[in-house]
Amino acid sequence: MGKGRAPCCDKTKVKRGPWSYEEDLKLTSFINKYGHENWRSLPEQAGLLRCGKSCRLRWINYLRPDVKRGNFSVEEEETIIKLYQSIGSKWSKIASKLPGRTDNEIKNVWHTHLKKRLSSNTPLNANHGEAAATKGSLKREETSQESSPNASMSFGGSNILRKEDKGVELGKTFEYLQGYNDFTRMLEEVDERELLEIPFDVDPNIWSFINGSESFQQPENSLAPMAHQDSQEDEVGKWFKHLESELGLEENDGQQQQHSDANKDSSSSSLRARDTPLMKPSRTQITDYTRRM
DNA sequence: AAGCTGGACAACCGCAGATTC
DNA sequence: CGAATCTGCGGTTGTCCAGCT
Repeated sequence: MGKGRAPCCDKTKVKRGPWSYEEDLKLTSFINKYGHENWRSLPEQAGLLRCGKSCRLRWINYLRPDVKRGNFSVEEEETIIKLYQSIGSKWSKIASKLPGRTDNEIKNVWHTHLKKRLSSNTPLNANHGEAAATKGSLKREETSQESSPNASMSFGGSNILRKEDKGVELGKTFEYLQGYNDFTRMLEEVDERELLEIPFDVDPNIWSFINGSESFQQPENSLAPMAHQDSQEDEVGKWFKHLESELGLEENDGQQQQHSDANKDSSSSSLRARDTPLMKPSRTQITDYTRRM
């Protein structure tokens, strides 16, 4: 072969393209449990048919709990422009000055907004008016920031809930809860700038549990008093154990293995709840989680 | 209503530097 | 010390979607 380097992975054996809900869950729960000491071996250990680099990117850009999403503030944009003018396209350096922002996101914002604005000398504070006139962009950003349906159950606003996917990924997850139509209706209501609400109850700690208890603070207005935490941990544990079972992440459990096998023929059967005695997410929790995106 | 166009952004690719053996 | 491997970075591409014709 001469110069160059071996590919990081066998591209014929790894999945590419958009991440699915289940893949996000697998990656998130694996990293929360074991960390990410070795990206190369992580996919295999986590049961993901993905390249290590792809996992890393997905985690850093979308699944990390501290990723901030939504519109860039004027201050952030000013910072980007200043830094770009002083250090150039060192996106990771720029990102390090903007907590919660990723280099990829900053790079995208630069190429889609700031570069043009700079070249046309449009003032920064014209941004939002201008953006409002910009087709598509603001709408996406608004929903992303305020109540992104994308973010609702995707651990980070991924593209996994594009319209056509609602029928697949969300359908899988929610069909048992209220009926898929109810959920899509809720998603549509998001456009009316209402907070996304999920019409079922949840253990309030489940999201922080999934994402690592250190990563998420309790929501400020959480309806879940800390005093209930202990009594709820069993339920959280059940929920999480079931999740792992469905994803094939658990160490071993005969009964659950059987259950898992029963669903194995169709990956879309995972996370069904008709046989799942799980705590379900509450409106408040989903709303808070969504707001964080 | 259907097709086209351009913006936005997630994901991929390949290189370079750092680290390990 | 050099080769192999891993990680991070920046550039680029692919896909989706809203608005326009």
